[in-house]
Amino acid sequence: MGRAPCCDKANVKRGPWSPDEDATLKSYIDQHGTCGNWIALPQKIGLKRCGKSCRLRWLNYLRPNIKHGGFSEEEDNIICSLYLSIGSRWSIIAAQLPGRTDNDIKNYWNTRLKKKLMGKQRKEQRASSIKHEMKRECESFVVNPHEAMNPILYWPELPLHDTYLQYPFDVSTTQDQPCDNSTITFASSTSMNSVKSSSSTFSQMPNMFQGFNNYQIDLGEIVYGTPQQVDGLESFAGVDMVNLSSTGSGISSVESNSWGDINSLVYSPMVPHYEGTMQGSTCEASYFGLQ
DNA sequence: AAAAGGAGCAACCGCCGGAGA
DNA sequence: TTCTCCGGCGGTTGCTCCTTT
Repeated sequence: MGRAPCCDKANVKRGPWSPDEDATLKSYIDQHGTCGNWIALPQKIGLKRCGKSCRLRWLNYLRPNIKHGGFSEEEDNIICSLYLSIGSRWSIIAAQLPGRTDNDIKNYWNTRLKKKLMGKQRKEQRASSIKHEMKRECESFVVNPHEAMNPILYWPELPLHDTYLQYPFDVSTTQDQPCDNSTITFASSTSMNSVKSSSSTFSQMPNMFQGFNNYQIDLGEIVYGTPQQVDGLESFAGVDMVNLSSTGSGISSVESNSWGDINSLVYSPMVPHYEGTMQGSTCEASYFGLQ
């Protein structure tokens, strides 16, 4: 038995909002607030709309100080960084971008940022395969057992070998030997020459960001073609995540992410810790080595 | 100039979790 | 403690506009 619908679907208007409806809703909320009950609100003000629809309209368009479009590079960076660290939790990401709504960010990611990253990634992939081809020609008679077992992986389209990130295995060895967190390397499209971790902050975070610090550098390259550090986790670290809503529907949506394996890349090993630490008031401090 | 295809975006849907009775 | 209701969330859909052929 399913849940009862929140409104009588036969008697509510659907589709785009008219200026009149907008005005009605806005003027009422300006004067009285939402009165804490979106479901009852449309009847109160004579709108033939679902309460949820009113809420969405208000939050995404009528609310004061909403920005639309014109995302800055800094905002791109924040979105990318947060997406890589927490997945598609748009409300949390939106909370870091004043004036932006989760819907806007979600659309922006799906229609532009994702393609931007993938486009860049494809380019890098092509360049990389040429490099690879040349290397293979040079080494045509030498078989590298490690490479045979651990193909170079490209982000985000190609499947990622779980062991790259889920365990602290040193991929620079030919066997799956556990290694020190600070020495794990991660091969992405632009980091064939991945560097070792130099960030003490990251190295103090067991499991959560294994290999991710290198990845951050790669993201900067992917987005802007320069080896800059993305303004990501450092600022993320400063965020008061404790006060953010974390009542999303869990990670399932992330797991079903349509473009692939970014989750196996960074999200899945991190989430259990992230989720768990969201409960405590000092979670982010301990994670980011701030205590 | 018209048609087809693609991109962008607003809105809807259904699920989940928290609050309160 | 259980149940119900509502708000919030993320995924998806479908419409509109733009670009390409």
